Amino acid sequence: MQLGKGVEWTTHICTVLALVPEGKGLSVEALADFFEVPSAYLAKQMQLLRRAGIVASVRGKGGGYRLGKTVNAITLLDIVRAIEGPMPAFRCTEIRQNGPCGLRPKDCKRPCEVASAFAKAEDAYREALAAQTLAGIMQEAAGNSTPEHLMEIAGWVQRQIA
Amino acid sequence: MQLGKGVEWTTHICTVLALVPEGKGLSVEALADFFEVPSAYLAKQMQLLRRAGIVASVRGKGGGYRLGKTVNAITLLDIVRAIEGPMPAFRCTEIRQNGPCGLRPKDCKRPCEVASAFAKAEDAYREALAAQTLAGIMQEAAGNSTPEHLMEIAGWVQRQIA
DNA sequence: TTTATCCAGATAATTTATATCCAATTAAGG
DNA sequence: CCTTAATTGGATATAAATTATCTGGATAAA
Repeated sequence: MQLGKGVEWTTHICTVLALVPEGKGLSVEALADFFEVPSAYLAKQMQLLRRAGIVASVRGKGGGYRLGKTVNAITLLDIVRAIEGPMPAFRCTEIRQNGPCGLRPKDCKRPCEVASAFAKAEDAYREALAAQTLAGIMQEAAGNSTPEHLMEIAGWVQRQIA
Repeated sequence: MQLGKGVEWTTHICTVLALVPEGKGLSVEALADFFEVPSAYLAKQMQLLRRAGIVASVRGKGGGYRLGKTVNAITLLDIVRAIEGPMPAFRCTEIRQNGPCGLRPKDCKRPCEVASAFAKAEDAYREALAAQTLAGIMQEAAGNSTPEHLMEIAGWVQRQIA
């Protein structure tokens, strides 16, 4: 049970895109360089973010990616769902209907109790993900960082969009 | 991000093993038949449960599996950890240390804020899993079932251990 | 010694990760 | 106005890792 690398990458990348001024964008190539990740795979993840509306893109020369919503409106749940899809982690195959003592479909109106129990836990997970915004994470990170480092990043962004 | 089939299978199987009387056991073959799942793969999952102490095994003719703890002492977290391993779903590769603005290791004493945020959500997930015992799930299931079906299962178990 | 069982390692299928290629789009320069 | 360069968009191929399945050996009772 693992989340793909894209979840880590794109979360960090959103914190950088948050620094991009209105009307500008950062290319996949630049973002891949910033974190030293393979640009081809990152490009695919960025498209997933775009389809979810988390980022917006501009094609052609001078184009690139920027955030599609405010940092307050982007949660970790948004990112995970965009990258990993909406599918729940626990897959119920209704094995209660199998075998010599299997239930008949008509007796299975209520959801399987095992599946329900796992669904409850996943609800708690999703709720905890939804409670954390990009804004909150960035604030936390800024508090633990030095002014020099923050300036360093801001400077890099400025150079990219020049 | 998915849980393996073994999680579903073994959770259901634990609810059956709970009906096995002291000193007796059910074979992997019997359990595989009961739920119509491949016995070879189930055998591997059962070994993971055994290593975690959730079930106990007896080898040789007449052997088999029984629960290794009481139904109150077995939680969904125990099962998930036994089958899926203790590894967290989010994998932090410390990409904050990469690239032109990467932090130096000495400036990374505090955990990465992105990783911490995901860890918080996973804590909520684990907590929710730990809150659900096999006893609770079985009680719920029994309440939604018919006396006939419960007797049917009890009868099947009796025949297997005879 | 035979039979039923668990156990451990090899194999196959699926998913995830990565790379490659080309079309569509936009900006800038001649 | 046309060409060129830089970019996203999308499909497809390849490699690595994970999950699922099988085969054969170890163990213990009858």
